[in-house]
Amino acid sequence: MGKTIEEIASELGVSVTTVRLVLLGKARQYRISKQTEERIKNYTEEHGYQINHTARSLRLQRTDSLALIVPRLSNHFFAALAEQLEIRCRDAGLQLFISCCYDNPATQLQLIQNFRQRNIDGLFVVPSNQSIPPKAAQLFNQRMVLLDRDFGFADYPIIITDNQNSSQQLARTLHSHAANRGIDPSFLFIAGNPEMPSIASRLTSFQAALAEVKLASNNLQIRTAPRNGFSEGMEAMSEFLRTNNHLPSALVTSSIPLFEGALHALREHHGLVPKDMLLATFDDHTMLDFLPNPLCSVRQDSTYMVNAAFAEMEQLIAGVNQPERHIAAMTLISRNMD
Amino acid sequence: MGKTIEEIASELGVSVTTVRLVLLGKARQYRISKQTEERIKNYTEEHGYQINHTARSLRLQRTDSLALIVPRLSNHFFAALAEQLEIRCRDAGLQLFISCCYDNPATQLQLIQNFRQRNIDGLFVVPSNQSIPPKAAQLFNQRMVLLDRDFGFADYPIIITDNQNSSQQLARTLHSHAANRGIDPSFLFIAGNPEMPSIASRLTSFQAALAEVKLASNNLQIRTAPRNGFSEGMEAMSEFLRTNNHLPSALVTSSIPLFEGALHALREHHGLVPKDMLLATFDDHTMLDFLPNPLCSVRQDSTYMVNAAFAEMEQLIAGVNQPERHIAAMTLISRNMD
DNA sequence: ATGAAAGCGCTAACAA
DNA sequence: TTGTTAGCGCTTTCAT
Repeated sequence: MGKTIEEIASELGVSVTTVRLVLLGKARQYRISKQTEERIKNYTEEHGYQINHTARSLRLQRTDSLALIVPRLSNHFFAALAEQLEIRCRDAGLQLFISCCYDNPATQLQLIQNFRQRNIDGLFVVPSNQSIPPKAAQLFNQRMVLLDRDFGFADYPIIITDNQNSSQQLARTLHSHAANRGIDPSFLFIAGNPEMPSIASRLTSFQAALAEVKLASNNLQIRTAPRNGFSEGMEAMSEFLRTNNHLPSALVTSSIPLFEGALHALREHHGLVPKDMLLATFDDHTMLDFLPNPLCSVRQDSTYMVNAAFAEMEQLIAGVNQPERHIAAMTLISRNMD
Repeated sequence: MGKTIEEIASELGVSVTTVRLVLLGKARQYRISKQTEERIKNYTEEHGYQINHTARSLRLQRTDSLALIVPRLSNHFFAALAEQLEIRCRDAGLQLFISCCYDNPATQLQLIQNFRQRNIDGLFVVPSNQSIPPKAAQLFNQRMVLLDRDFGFADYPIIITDNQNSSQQLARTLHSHAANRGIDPSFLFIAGNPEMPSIASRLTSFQAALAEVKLASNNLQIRTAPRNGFSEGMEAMSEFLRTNNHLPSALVTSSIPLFEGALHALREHHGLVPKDMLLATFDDHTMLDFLPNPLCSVRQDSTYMVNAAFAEMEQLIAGVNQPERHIAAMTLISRNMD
């Protein structure tokens, strides 16, 4: 297809160095004669030249590309994160490769090996369990940045969100909303996979905050699920409705897909979502606007995460190895709350 | 980092061919002695071996990787498409590289050149204008499959959705819903960038279907926007509210982000979304469940698209060049319609 | 049953 | 001011 430097050189009867120098715009610097420069420029303008990045990579032992592994792109938060990180990388002249592992550790490990074999310079990863980070770090010679889930490694750079604080704030907000209306509050908290540190943190902090305001513990019911998906939300809510006579005054979910599923089940079994039922979920989405209910959501700061993650990666690539831990603040968003 | 075949060979005092044969599991076939086979296997089990894909690619003139360029990943339809296509590629042993171009032709062209330089084997692309396909096809030696937008090229394989049919169906459904209730229907259609063939097709087919049922043309108001985004939806709706005294009985948008924006503006300027206002949008999303209104959405069949696109790519890679045009059916989804 | 060597296209060090 | 060459790690052909 495209001509190689060698081909151009031989066709013009000059050396590869000369062609290279012109192509790199260093003709002046190395005092290539105006005439040869012109000839080469004319040639490439006519025939085009596309550098062969594969050959370059092999020679330089560097591919100028990074990879990101997220659970799913159909989760809006991760899609937004991926989109922003890709832009950040592109602006720095790096290619970002994006892949989904569906929170399957085997798939994730396979992806990591694959990226390693393709000589990716560095890896951003949302680990699907605690065995992943050390393996990935070794394969990538420490050029790895962890995202979103803190399995307790201090040796690797990591960017997480402040689930603890925001969850406590959320609990207090919901509790006082009920109190202000003279309602005896009862909560249903549906949590996705509690083995994920982010989910566990959301759940335990929520419990702790309610304990602080002396909520009777039987006024908080908890359902956990193996995943943060739509069907798990449906299932959890259906189970609750089967085994309880009264609806909770407030519903809280640890992710949007769970929230969607829970409301879907509620509507199916119960005809509708009661207008005054207090709703809350982690993560935010424009479409939450569609609900008439009082509603609290917690927005993650993906921009902060992307910037911090990329900065850490730059450090690692530059050879600096001082892993830092970044905690992104979260924002409580209220809708129809008074 | 990882050992090379050469290193392994020299450390064990055998030739690269021998090592390779064992690594490829062809030891038997080429009658490598059990003993050498064992030694090599032991060695690689202990030290690990990761093939250098860059070197392999350079030698084979093939990277076993494909690329997909979509407008945005934060658009759920494209995120789902990307996710599914990635799985399809992975299952076939290919790596899929996913990138967003924000419907900016310059960005898209840059991405295409970048992928070309990285020797990607083939390209899936949602073209952002009519100048892209021929350029991309040339750079990728015809190994290109177009998605979602039909700019009228017959020479390239393309997978689109049946906007025409579904839009007509949608128009008839909305019209008869109003008729059944004895309402004199008035429509507001907000269309994103009508230079995109998919959008244009949705709009013109909708108009045509209403003309067929003899709707007075002043009962259909049309607003077009430069993009399919949230803010464009807001802007279009705000403008409508400023210049009209009455709300339309039905609102139709050509994409979900427009829909979100339009409802947001409606709520801001008008306090709420009237309960009986008939809503409709192209593309579907679980969260549309949240709305109490009668609502029609049109779901695209991303699975069909992915399968057709991948099959076409396989053909191209196999050297067959018989570009086909695939049209995916769409499904009308009704909520609260009676 | 195993080895040697060329070459993919590029970069960088050295030569002239 | 320009040219020559080694080598990145792999695959493949041809020799033993």
